[in-house]
Amino acid sequence: MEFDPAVPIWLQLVDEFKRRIAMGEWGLGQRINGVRDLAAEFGVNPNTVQRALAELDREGLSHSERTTGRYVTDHPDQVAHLRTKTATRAADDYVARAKGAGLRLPEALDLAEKRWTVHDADPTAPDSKATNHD
Amino acid sequence: MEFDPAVPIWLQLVDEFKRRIAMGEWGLGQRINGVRDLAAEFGVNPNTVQRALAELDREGLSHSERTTGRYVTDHPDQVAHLRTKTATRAADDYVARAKGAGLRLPEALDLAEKRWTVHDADPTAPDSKATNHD
Amino acid sequence: MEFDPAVPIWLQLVDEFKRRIAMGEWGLGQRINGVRDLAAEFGVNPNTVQRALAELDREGLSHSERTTGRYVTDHPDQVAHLRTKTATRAADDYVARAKGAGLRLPEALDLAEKRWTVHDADPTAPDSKATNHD
Amino acid sequence: MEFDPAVPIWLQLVDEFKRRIAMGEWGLGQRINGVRDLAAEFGVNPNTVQRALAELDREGLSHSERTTGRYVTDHPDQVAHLRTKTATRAADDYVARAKGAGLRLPEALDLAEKRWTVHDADPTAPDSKATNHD
DNA sequence: GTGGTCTAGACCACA
DNA sequence: GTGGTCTAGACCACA
Repeated sequence: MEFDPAVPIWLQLVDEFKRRIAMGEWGLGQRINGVRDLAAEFGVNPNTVQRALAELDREGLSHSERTTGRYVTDHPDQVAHLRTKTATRAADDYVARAKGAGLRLPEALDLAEKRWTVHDADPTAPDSKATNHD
Repeated sequence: MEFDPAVPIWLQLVDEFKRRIAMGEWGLGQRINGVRDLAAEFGVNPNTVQRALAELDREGLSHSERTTGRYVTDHPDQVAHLRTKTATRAADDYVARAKGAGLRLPEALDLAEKRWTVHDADPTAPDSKATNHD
Repeated sequence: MEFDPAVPIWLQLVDEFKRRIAMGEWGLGQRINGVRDLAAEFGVNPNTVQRALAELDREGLSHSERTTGRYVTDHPDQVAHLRTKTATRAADDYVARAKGAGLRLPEALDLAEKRWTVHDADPTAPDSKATNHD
Repeated sequence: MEFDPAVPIWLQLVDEFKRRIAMGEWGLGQRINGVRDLAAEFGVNPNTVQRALAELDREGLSHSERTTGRYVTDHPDQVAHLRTKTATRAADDYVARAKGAGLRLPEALDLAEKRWTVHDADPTAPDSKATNHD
């Protein structure tokens, strides 16, 4: 995974971890790899991972059993809530930015559909967060 | 205008200025208010405005005439390009995040439409950048 | 019994055992259930129970007879002392925190009385250790 | 200020900062000393102070203006809420512990009153957090 | 100057 | 082994 140098790594980790939970890659109640393992996986300092996981805990998406490890929440509602919240925020951002670019609703929906298929074809390319100018 | 404390102010100004150009609030070839005026309008340091305007210049959306002031570009293509670029990026972001939340295309389009009408009703509320937690 | 994940379990067990002795649930000279039984009752590791009981021994509130088991002290003074010490400490903590919140004595007493009746009605709810944020 | 080795320093800092806000030592809207200054004052690492202040921010009791410094909230309601919350929690803790020691309401109130005056005479002595045993 | 991030590394209690 | 804390110190953008 590549990090956007303009955004704190721990925040990007939070997003990535949430994505994994939302997608079920980290299942309900499942054990999360140790801080040191995750740090190795992402090539960052364990402290940075720790900070991201603390945020997950704080939002109720995980909890740590001090000696056995950390676990994804086993409340399906929490995960459902995460999905809705994430999607709604993304939609709100899109709406605001599309309107700011002068789009009307039909145009905005057409564009989203078009980019969806582009993303299907090549999911890696267009992560606009990384390139801020041009 | 409210600024998100987590994002550099000058960047938020760039976005706002681009929005004004895209929306035609700042028309083609029109003179842009002086740095001090804009600084007063936004309640920020003139240096910060200066930096944002320099970025605008750099992207060819404005140019500064040393004696008479700074003007919006008079090339309609520039503005058209700005709109497309902005909208496409917004759409790409939305697609990535919606997929990350487990949405399928029809759900993503439905949600965008729903939030569009919500935003029509109350354009101030849901700027997701501002409220980072919960 | 619920454990506060932020506090070592053995310490919470010590508090619980002391409470039982202070309340007379574990009577003077009475035999205490074996480590394995208690571990099962609380759903924790026997080592953890062992550590808590050792602390009880150390404070003279219990003593272990190698062959027959562990017994609550049969000195009424020990238990009386435990009660006083516990209550005084609790009061001192309350005083310090109430003053830190800007309360005066009458307000502090009123509040304690009010919360006492609330706790009478629902003894489970407000264990402030458990809910650390907000 | 002395730190209890059994409790994370950053948490004790949070409590101390909240106390200062609740007592008005740090007034509404007032600037808070820089992270480095506070670190020197408490003899801890700036990172530790930073962590405590981030928690204050998160609870809406302060906010940081990235370049000019950090300020106490200027909403009196926030501070009032802090006071109530702190006091109620303290009372709930006291009630639970007093009951656990076998006290009845009148005894609990008498004791609190007695310790209040003791604390008035010597506010430094009886911080029970520091001495966990005996 | 300010707040904020990140790392390397030591250290701790707990189980 | 686990999560968690703390430090020293470097570094960054912003204003």
